[in-house]
Amino acid sequence: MDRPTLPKGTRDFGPAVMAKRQFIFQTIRSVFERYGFLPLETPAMENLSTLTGKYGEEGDQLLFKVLNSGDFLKEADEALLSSRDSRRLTPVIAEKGLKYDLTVPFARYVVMNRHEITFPFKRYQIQPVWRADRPQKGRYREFYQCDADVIGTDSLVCEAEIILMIRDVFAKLGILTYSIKINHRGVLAGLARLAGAWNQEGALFVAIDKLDKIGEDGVKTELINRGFSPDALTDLFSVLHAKGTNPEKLALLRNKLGNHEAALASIADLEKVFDLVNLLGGDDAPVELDISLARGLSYYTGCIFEVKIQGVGGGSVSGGGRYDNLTAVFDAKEKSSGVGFSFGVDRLFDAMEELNLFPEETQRSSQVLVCHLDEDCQRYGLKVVQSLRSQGIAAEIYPDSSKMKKQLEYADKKKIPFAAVIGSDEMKSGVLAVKNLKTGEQHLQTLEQLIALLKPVHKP
RNA sequence: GUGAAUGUAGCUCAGUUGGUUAGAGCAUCAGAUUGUGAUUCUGAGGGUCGCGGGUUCGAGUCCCGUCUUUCACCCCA
Repeated sequence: MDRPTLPKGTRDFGPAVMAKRQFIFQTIRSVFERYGFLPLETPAMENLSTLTGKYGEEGDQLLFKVLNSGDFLKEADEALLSSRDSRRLTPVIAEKGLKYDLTVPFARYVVMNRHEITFPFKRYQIQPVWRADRPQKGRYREFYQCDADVIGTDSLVCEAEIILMIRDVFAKLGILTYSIKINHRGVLAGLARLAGAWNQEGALFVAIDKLDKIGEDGVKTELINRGFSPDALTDLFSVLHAKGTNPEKLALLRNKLGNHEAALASIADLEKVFDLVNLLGGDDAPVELDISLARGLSYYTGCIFEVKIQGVGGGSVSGGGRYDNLTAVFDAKEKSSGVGFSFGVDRLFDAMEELNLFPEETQRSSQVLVCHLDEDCQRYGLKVVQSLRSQGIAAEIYPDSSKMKKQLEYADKKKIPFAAVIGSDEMKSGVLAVKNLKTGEQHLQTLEQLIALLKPVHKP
């Protein structure tokens, strides 16, 4: 019999890892809720027709398809079957697929429930998504996204609040060295015009997005190979070279792209976003206007963001942007503008592990272990542990009558900070021998004193 | 999807031109210590060498296939 294995790119999460993951989930959830977002969950599976065509050709390839139930080949067309054309056969035998992100199912939900929804609708969603990508560091086939989107308004306050939420989350997680990059599709459109991109916008954006990776020469070579003229590229790079503060970059953009209406409007958008971030947050650090930022799904139409943590590998940990036409894909009458972003929990986890940022408390199963020397002491201890629990203190009692050494080792391994030892002396006197496992100090304390010591302090 | 590496104990890794019974550290368990962990000492358990096939008198070592993980491309959280 073969030993069981996991499908490629999927993982189990044991208790120690889960404690850390929960810390990230709870941090993100609390920030989302503080900004007035409400939770939503959608199914793991969607109809394939809901998913296909929303992520570009590459994305369609990365969708996991779910085979129809029953004897689906019986119904299938004979000629199609013998053609062995997977591309044409798939829609016939697989009508469902695992969701690829949370934004498209959200748009589907909005279109299906528009009469019950109060707009602007702010929802957050924390669920796994699946991509049939080849796994690498920081790239999994099943991973969690934490999305927050606002739909039904084109106000740039939403963009600004997204930036503030990212700052709040990172501050709470203890991540200090990171950058939030921002750009605008209108700016990219202006660049495309400058470069004479005609119908090659996609190729242009893919190339300039690699600027910090392959450098100016690399980008130029790639674009010339794709038929761009060297002269046009000189103009393009005069803009891409923009350095300095965000206002300085904006001034340069205005100067270089000023004759392009869409670009001008997008520059004004970016200015407004920076203005709002400064107003709401005091300053705009660590937001950086990055004119070469061109990532993001095909449906973004306005501002786009990407967040990277410095000094760690594994790609961006968050990204998002504004989309004007996403709901229209499901219903042409539906033309609401939306903006949202997503945290990649698995990448945040990897980065925090690498930077050693998880607080030790995440590994604590409880605050105190009640230890005992015999069965009578355990019976006495059972009442003690219930009293502690009733006071909101996470407490546990060692379930077997084992040697003290074993009980304390158990507390040590589970990172429980205190042990309350009960023997015949303690039962007689009514006090507990409370041992601090970190310092090794031990004092006799009443139950009330122990409760006062461990009672959870009110968190701000 | 294209190209390339990797895999030996729970973990990190040794293992000679192919040669007898595959090793170490850490971890685990037991004892030294029948009311005290994390420090010390003693001992013990733990391996289909990723899996399958081939070459050979003989394979952890060489060859082929496969899976896993990783890296680059593509794309992305």
